[in-house]
Amino acid sequence: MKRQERKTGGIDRESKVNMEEPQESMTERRKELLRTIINEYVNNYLPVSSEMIVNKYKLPISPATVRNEMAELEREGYITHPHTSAGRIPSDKGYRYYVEHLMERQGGLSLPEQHNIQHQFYQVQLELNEGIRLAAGVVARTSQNVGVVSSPYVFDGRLKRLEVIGVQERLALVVAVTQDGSIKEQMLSLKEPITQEELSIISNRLNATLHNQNRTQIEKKVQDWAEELDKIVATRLVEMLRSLEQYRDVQLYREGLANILNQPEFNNISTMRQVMQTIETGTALPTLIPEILQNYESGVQVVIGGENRFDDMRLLSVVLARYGIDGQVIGVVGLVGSTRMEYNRSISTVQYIAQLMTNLLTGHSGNNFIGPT
Amino acid sequence: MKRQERKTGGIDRESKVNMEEPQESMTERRKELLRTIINEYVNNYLPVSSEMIVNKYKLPISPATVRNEMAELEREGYITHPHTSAGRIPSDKGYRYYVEHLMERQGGLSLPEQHNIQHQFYQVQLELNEGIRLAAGVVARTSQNVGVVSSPYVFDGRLKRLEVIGVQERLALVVAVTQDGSIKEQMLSLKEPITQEELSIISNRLNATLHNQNRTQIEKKVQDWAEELDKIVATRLVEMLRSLEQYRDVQLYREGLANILNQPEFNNISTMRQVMQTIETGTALPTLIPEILQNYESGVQVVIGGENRFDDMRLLSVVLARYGIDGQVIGVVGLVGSTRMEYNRSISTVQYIAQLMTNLLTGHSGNNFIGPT
DNA sequence: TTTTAGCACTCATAGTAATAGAGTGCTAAT
DNA sequence: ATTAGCACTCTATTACTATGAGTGCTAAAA
Repeated sequence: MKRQERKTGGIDRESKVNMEEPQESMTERRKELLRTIINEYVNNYLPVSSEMIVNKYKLPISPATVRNEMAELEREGYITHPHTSAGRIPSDKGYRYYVEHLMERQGGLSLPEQHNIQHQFYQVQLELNEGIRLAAGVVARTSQNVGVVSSPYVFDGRLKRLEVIGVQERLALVVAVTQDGSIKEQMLSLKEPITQEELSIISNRLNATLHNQNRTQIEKKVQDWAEELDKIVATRLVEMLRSLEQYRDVQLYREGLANILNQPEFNNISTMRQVMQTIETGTALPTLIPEILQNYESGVQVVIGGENRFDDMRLLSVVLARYGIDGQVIGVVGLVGSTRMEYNRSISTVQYIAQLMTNLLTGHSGNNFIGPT
Repeated sequence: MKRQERKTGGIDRESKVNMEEPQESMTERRKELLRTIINEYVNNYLPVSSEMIVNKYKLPISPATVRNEMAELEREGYITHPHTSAGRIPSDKGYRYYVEHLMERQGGLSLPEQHNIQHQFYQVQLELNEGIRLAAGVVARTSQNVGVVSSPYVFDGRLKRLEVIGVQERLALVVAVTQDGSIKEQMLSLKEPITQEELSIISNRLNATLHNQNRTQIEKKVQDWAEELDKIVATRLVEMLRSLEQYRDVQLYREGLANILNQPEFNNISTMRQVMQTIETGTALPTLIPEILQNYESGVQVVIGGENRFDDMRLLSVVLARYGIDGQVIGVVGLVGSTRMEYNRSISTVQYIAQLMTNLLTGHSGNNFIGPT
């Protein structure tokens, strides 16, 4: 009897979730709750329990209600359980939602902090490489995480030469060389068979039009041809040109590795080792940086827990931003920390420092960030 | 009864130690034993017990004898006990003795390893700063410790101006400025009172003779004057000139921080943290590097467990060597690892790489380690 | 329909105790 | 001088037992 009633209730609740609010099951109350859980957890690193949260935040609902809501949030994947009788902790999805919808966007850095950062930059006349290291150090100290800065990449992406070589009947190899000497090869599979002569003609035509043009210009022209050229070929070409810009090895400076070990979630030997290894020699960062470099529109980027792409980053989040001037000299500055970081603060910090570095590079200030060669 | 006999025996032994072999209590057998203990411990990180060592190394003596010898070595401070019923482990003094008297001096690096290292250097055309980082990385990978390299310091130590200013009756301030702009002040207390006029005369005379001379030349001249000048003043002057060369901040590159965490002796959270902190931001390395730079004669230097000077280095040893050409451009390359390291190998590695870097800097090879500015 | 009190259940954590065994130091014999 | 023998010390391991925090579910209240 009771059993039945319960089951019905359960189904009711579920059906409601699935049917009445299929895409937006996040009630205002749940959002608020999730935000509170994350704030709590970020500050205290303790699974957040229903009763505690009610008392501490004087919530106008009972622990039982909170438990129900929590159960719902868990079903949706925003929070989890370490074990049955423990409070809730945010999942990566929870953090993601927080960063995108819940977080107070501004006010990460106080004015004194901003001045402090500025001081660290302006104090010294710097040669470029030292400036980079300094920046990483500033990020590290300000955020108490690992500071990461890529050396600025002076890119001359104007096309020098493009060659299309037939490999098989419907397979061509495209080789592109840019003014700064980067080389990129890419295979292209074609819809229809094509002879080397035809390819040469295409090649010549492309060269004639695209020579000495930069990626943006080329992309525009290629778009215009899209129909004529065959859509796939066009996108692959653009892809290749883009990847050219990430081709160069970017040097990566890391500072404050020790900071991250102070986080209690790494209070365990193998985790510590794994984390250090990942940050120092892992592939995640070297993969992410070029992606950021390519991302021309966006501001600060956040990758939470490796976002399913990097296994060894499961416990780490990365906050990155570009600095420098698009098309001339750009680099990436950011930080690596625990997924349980103060995203608000991290983002503000990175944003601020990126802006500062950009100013320094463009000479907005009196400081010559890049000293005499 | 027994008690008395025992006591007498104890006194006998002690008196023997103190009287018969006051300075050289190290018998050949004890040396051999210490060497074995260290080798064992370095390899297995297990306190070395008497019985095990006898069995494993087929020693022609009994465990009891080994225990007696061990007790003696412990009394002398070369080894210790973690606790009563544990085997012996080397002390810092033990390692020191090992490094200085017991270690097989050569043969740390196999030929393939040497070639491997060379490869890593010669493969790439490098800009200076990248070369430095690379070197640190090579050390780190080869030694599985933390690689450390200071940026080479281009030093123009020729004296530009020397000023002697009277402060009190018998106290003078000496200010030296070198061609590269370094400034050094030093107080000098004088045997006899002296007036500012006299000081000015001395000052002028010194300038006339020492202007545009480098430290070595100056040192020689100052030596010649030693009697005339008053010995203390002379040595202080030389000291000051020396310290000028360490005045500049040297940039320090560290690579392979994660390596060191793989050592089992750091299998403990707070130790790990402390070690990382020490290496990343501690003062020990920045203090040691300039000292090495000044040390004109010596080859590889080993600092074991901070050698009582650096508290936070108690668990760490440093192996450093200079690279570059004296008086022109010099830097330091080396590694940081557990006190329980393979000193033999570490020393050989550092030595080899330092030599290689020197060759690259002096252009002995085709590689331009310093690329176009 | 939503909220809440009540309660059984789960599980991590801390503390206690007992045991095994590795290795020493000392004594007495060789 | 060396060694066998042995008492003694101390660590590490295991097993066991609370303890209590926090949940999920049920049934009652709003």
